[in-house]
Amino acid sequence: MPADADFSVCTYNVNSIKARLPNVVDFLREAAPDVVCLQEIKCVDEAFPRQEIEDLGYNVATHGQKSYNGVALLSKFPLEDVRRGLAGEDTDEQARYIEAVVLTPGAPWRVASIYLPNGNPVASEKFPYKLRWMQRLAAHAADLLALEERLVLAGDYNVIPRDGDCHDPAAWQDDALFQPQTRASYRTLQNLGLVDAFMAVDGREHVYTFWDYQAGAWAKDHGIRIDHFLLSPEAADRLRACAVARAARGKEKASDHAPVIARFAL
DNA sequence: ATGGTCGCGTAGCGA
Repeated sequence: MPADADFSVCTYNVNSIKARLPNVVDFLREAAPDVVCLQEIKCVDEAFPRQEIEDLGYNVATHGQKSYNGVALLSKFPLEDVRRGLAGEDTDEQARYIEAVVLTPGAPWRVASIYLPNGNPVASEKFPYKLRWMQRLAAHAADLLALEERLVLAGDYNVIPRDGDCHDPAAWQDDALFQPQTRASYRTLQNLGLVDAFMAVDGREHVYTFWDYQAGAWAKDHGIRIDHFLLSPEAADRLRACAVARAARGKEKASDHAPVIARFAL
């Protein structure tokens, strides 16, 4: 293995894998990330286009459900110890978390694909569910950090961390993604020792990962940054870059999210 | 502009 060998992890909310398969195949051919964390596959495991993805050289692990949510991991390296779902709420049937160990030629990397609840409207039961889910994620993350592994928690967090992570803060004031409790919960994750990859190597304001389909948001670059990587210190020490693959959002039949790619030294 | 646009599944919800 060369001394400067690269390991790339991508997070991509595809908003239905069935509707997005041509776009996803094109992206995988062009960007060829080593690991991809998918969110909102919106299908059961049996309906996932496994063969088409495997034909591109990926191993596939899915945690799907009918019509909504659903997450998956794609990896050019073998996957082991696949875990589905988060502990802490036995009645929760929403498929929003999958984790596995990626067996690279170097040390193993533990990678999770996360689809954190949206939480809107704030006055509904959906918002406390979001906050409880964030607490459950924090509890699990604390357990994982104790392993002192190279850990990447990647996904659609549905959190706008700073005012500068959206075009118009006033427009998001009443939104669950922008609430002080939501942001505080995201900071709590970081305070465990997790590092936000984008903030570690870039940190510019007005770099977005999601643009609504409505009202010409993409054309006007009225977006929000809600797709994040949280890294253990062991992973953060190896981080080289974190960038939004904006071109994918400009294509025909695009998802409303762009992929985000983090690059590490292996 | 209390709309606008997608994807689910085929009415109306979720985002």
